[in-house]
Amino acid sequence: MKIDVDKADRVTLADVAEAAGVSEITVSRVVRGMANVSQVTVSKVEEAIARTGYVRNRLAGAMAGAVSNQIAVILPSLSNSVFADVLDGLEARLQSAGFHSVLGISNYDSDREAQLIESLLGWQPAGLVIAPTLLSDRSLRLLERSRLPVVEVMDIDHDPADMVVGISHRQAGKSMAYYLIGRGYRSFGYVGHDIEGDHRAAIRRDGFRAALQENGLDFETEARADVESSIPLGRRLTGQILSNGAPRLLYFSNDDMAMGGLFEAMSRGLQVPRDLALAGFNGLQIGQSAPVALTTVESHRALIGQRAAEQLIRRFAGEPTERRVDVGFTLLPGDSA
Amino acid sequence: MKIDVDKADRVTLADVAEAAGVSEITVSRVVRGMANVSQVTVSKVEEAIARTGYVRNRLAGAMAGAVSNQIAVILPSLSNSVFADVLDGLEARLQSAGFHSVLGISNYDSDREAQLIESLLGWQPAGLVIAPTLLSDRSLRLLERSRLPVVEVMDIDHDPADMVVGISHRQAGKSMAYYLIGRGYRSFGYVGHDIEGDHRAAIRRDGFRAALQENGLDFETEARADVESSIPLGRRLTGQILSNGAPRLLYFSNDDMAMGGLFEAMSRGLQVPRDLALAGFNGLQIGQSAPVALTTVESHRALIGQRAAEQLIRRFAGEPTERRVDVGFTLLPGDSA
DNA sequence: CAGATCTATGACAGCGCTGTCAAATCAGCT
DNA sequence: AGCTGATTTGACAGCGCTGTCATAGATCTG
Repeated sequence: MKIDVDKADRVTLADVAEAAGVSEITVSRVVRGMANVSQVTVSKVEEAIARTGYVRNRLAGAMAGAVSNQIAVILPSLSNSVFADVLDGLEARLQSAGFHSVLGISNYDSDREAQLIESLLGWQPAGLVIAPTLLSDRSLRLLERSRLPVVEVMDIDHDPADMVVGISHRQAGKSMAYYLIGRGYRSFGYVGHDIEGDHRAAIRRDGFRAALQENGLDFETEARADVESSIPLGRRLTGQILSNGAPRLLYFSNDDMAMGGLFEAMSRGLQVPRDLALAGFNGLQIGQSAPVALTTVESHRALIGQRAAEQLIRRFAGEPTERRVDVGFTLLPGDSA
Repeated sequence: MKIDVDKADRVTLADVAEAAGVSEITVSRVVRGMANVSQVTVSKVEEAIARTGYVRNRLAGAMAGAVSNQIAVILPSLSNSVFADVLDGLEARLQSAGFHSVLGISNYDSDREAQLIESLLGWQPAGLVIAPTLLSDRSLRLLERSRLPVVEVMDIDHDPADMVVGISHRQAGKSMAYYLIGRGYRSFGYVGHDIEGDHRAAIRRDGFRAALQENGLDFETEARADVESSIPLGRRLTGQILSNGAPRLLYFSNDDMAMGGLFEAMSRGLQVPRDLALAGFNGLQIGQSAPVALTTVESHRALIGQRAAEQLIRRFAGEPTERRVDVGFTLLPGDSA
């Protein structure tokens, strides 16, 4: 695997320096926009840069002791729009501060996650953002040793290694249950996806259930499958439940699953929420635009990304950071329950 | 902005070498898994690595002339799941070959795109993948100079700088029109989003229209807004059109927009496709799981990402690559038209 | 106008690694 | 034993840049 970029004609600082009749370090200063260079020199150098077609080599820059502007980002998946949203928010904020993200996707696999951490750490990033699947001890030790600012994102129901930004999924589950109980529902079922990989879904379910139990209630039925969440899966499992006398309300592991439920109900000609009530989690656009707006919890994913970026940026600037940032969730009443 | 990782205790090759009683270069060989090291030495070194907690510094490695395993990826947006899908496919394939992607999001802004190219090029990536908004001359020159393998993704209706992977959006538009005309439809309307930024949507529309005109037809109505596509937007614009006597069929700029249309129709109690027929583009899961499955064109986005990755990997291996890879699209008949 | 204070520029070393080439070791064979 | 060729190991330079410290002018102060 040889990548020959023919270094022969690669333009370096030295080339620019010669072209401009100044020293390398001066060119370096201009490139980095430092203040202590005279206007005359700046324009000379800029002209030389344009003429030679110089492109800054950040590799060398980072090596020589300056700071890397790369942020390692590790997510479990991208096909799930939830993480794409987080990444979107993160990128927006990082980019405006001059950072780039280096991406790793773990596929909900904690070994792969550990590998990725080590591999990405090798690029000496300035910080790391991770939506952890399950941080292994080895990973934690690596992170600690690296002394890097680390932001865990998504759920704040645990004690972070460094910083954490997200919401309490347990509270999100509980809040939804309280809301629904308040609306008079007493008969509940759960429809979920792979709870091993997606422990946050498990936490929501636990929270929801805890609230039910506080009121002497519990799930009457559960339908689950050990695969990633999806609309078709939600549809299939809902169909399954409906075949054996459904409870009054179905709590779904997330909005994708709930949309599947909604579609299945519609297909069967059921009136939602009269014949069957549904509740989800995430506040996806699709759910809010549906003919029957989904009762759900908005999880402000892009905001989580932004806040995570801000924590890092603050840390870099030497400003104080918070160990735990709760961006909060919003219950969206909708019309489905 | 000072990031002090306290270099004092950073473990380097030299440290490991000393701990193992061998030379640096030998450790380097072990780390890179090269063949010409004896088994005995390998285990000595591996033990020393474990003991010291050494983490490979790829920055230095890449600098010293070895290859970078970073691939620069530039996309217009991530909130649009289409690009998240492409990235997902790309990452999967890249990761398995030991590469990482460094991400840049252009927000459909061609200046930002140019900036990103330059900035990412600074990391001396091994290759670049871009879903171009509009490659400026300056960007093209930069890419050319860099001698980097470049894969443009999404639409193959233009001549690429190096390689291109995707589908013909013009053909996709045409095919849908032919199909619908074949089904007997004669009255068409178009519902679209920002066509400046998303030129691929524009190409599909042109293709569709060209096919109509071949048959002496044209759009009777158009509703457009200069913002990013979304389900609510599709809903709003469809509502607008329906208020002034709608055509028989609405062609949407993509599935998000079409889902909005479907929802609006449902909310108004219209029967789809009897009262109003709809067609979209992308083959999103949501459309295929809807109570009325969307008539659309599957664009195989993850596959585009994979193929793009493969082109790069082939190029790195010195194997021949194709200038233009057409992954093809699939018309999904659905039930909405 | 001597001395103090800035401002603008440069020389030099070194970041941690790998490519290149050379040397040492070992096995196989006559 | 003596030679050949393969295998294993190492010395050294240098990738392109920036931190540090030094220096030369320019500007100011009493």
